[in-house]
Amino acid sequence: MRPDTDPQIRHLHLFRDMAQANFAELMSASYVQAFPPGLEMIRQGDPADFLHIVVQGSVELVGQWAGRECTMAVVRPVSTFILAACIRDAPYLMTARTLERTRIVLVPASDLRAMFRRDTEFAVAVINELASCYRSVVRNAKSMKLRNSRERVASYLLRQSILAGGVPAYTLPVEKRLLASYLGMTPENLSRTLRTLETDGVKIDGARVIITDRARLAALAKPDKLIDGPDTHAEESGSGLPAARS
Amino acid sequence: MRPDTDPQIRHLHLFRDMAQANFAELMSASYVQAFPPGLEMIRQGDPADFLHIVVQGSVELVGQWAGRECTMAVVRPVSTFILAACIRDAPYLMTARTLERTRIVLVPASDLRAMFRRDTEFAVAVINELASCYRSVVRNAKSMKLRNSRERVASYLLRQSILAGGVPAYTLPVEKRLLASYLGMTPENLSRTLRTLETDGVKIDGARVIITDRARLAALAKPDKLIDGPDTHAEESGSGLPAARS
DNA sequence: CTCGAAGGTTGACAATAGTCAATCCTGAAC
DNA sequence: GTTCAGGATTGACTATTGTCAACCTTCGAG
Repeated sequence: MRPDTDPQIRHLHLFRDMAQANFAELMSASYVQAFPPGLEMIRQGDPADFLHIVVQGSVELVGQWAGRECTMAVVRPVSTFILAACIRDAPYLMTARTLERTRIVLVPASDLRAMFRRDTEFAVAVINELASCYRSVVRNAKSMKLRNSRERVASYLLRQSILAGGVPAYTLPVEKRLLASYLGMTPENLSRTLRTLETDGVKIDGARVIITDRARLAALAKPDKLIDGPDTHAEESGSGLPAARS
Repeated sequence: MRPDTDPQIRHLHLFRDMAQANFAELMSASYVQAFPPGLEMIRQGDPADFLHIVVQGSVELVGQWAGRECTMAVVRPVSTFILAACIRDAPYLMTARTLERTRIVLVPASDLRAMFRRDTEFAVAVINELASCYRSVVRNAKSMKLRNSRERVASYLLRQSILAGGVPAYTLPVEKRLLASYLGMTPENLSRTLRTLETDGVKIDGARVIITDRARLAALAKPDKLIDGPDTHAEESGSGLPAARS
């Protein structure tokens, strides 16, 4: 594969501790592929033949059932996705669709599975990665079950502010309809909820979020470390939405 | 620890492939503890010092937030729980509460973390276990986001029948209020939903479930392999509700 | 056998969330 | 600039789900 992406990939928690020779071997078995926007690169139910690493662009992971669908996560560079399916040699549980022009490094799942038997540091890294991903989804499930949509929106807005460095204003990193789907609600409901939240410490102007009364918003969002994080090295494993920038 | 529980534990996917000496070492560092019914043995947020293995009784894993709580899983013998927290050396994300008198084997998390660096087969087993757990939670999250409560109940009833061997009648393995919480709804709503489902192929008599028209129920539940399984060796990792028996 | 506690059920009502349709941006192509 | 397409918003309405209170079972303790 093209070596120019190697350094970024090498720095991922998943790969940084393994022997250089082993990393090089994995990379030499891999290849890069570019996809146009809006393309379904993976369909849920397909066999998991490759670990995917986003090196450019962004990918939406969606769950589908009975003609409905919901966004489970958005993956931004540089991070991996669908590691678990590769390891289990099982069908993908989610469909992956590019949001923009995207470059992906594809690592054959079989090489991956062989490698963690040979390289202990890699095995440990995989263990840590999976444990993080697991915890991340559990947090998500808790948020979905314990909070109503208004509380989820408030939590999201507050958390994005914190992720962006505690700034009082930032721009939403994804389209609202995608955010709505991620939060488990309809775009219409999100739109209305954002409006009503203006009495609770946030001002919304298009994609711009301005936190006018952090304490008031927090009283509603009730941020909780065990749901909203922070969790170490979870951000590079494609189990949430990308962070905002102020 | 008491050796009489060793054989059952040894047969778990997590432990069956490791070297006998290493298994013995882990067990010798562990100890058994018995808990009365209704006891909170773990509180969410506590540091994860021990991998827990249920050898007798049953344990409910619940998520809590803002005074609310929901059941995430029920763990029955013989299976492990909170592996991920132990590995990450991070706080538990869920509270664990005994449903009945329960015996637990406690394996020190530090020994666990040391062991998978020494025993490759154990490391591989941990990887597989975590990947399975991860996929299990993703399935759950999909069910919660894509289905309404009526569909979740129908899916649950149908799946239990399949897990019990495709039988037309079985007994619910848990109390209805617990089931309601697991399915993300109130007991009242579950009660009403069960009643209305009688026009769709299931008869409910107390804790007894009789499937009168499987096709009709399936048309509503729309069972999906990517949500409802089956998934290999997921049942022993405490990421769902126990299976029913006819 | 009686009693009492706890789970389960039911009814009435309120809150929450989804649907459908119309309209309003907004930004990219021409 | 103009046009057009797609996202976002709004209104009106419906469906779903939760809340509160009352009541009914069931089952075990005494």
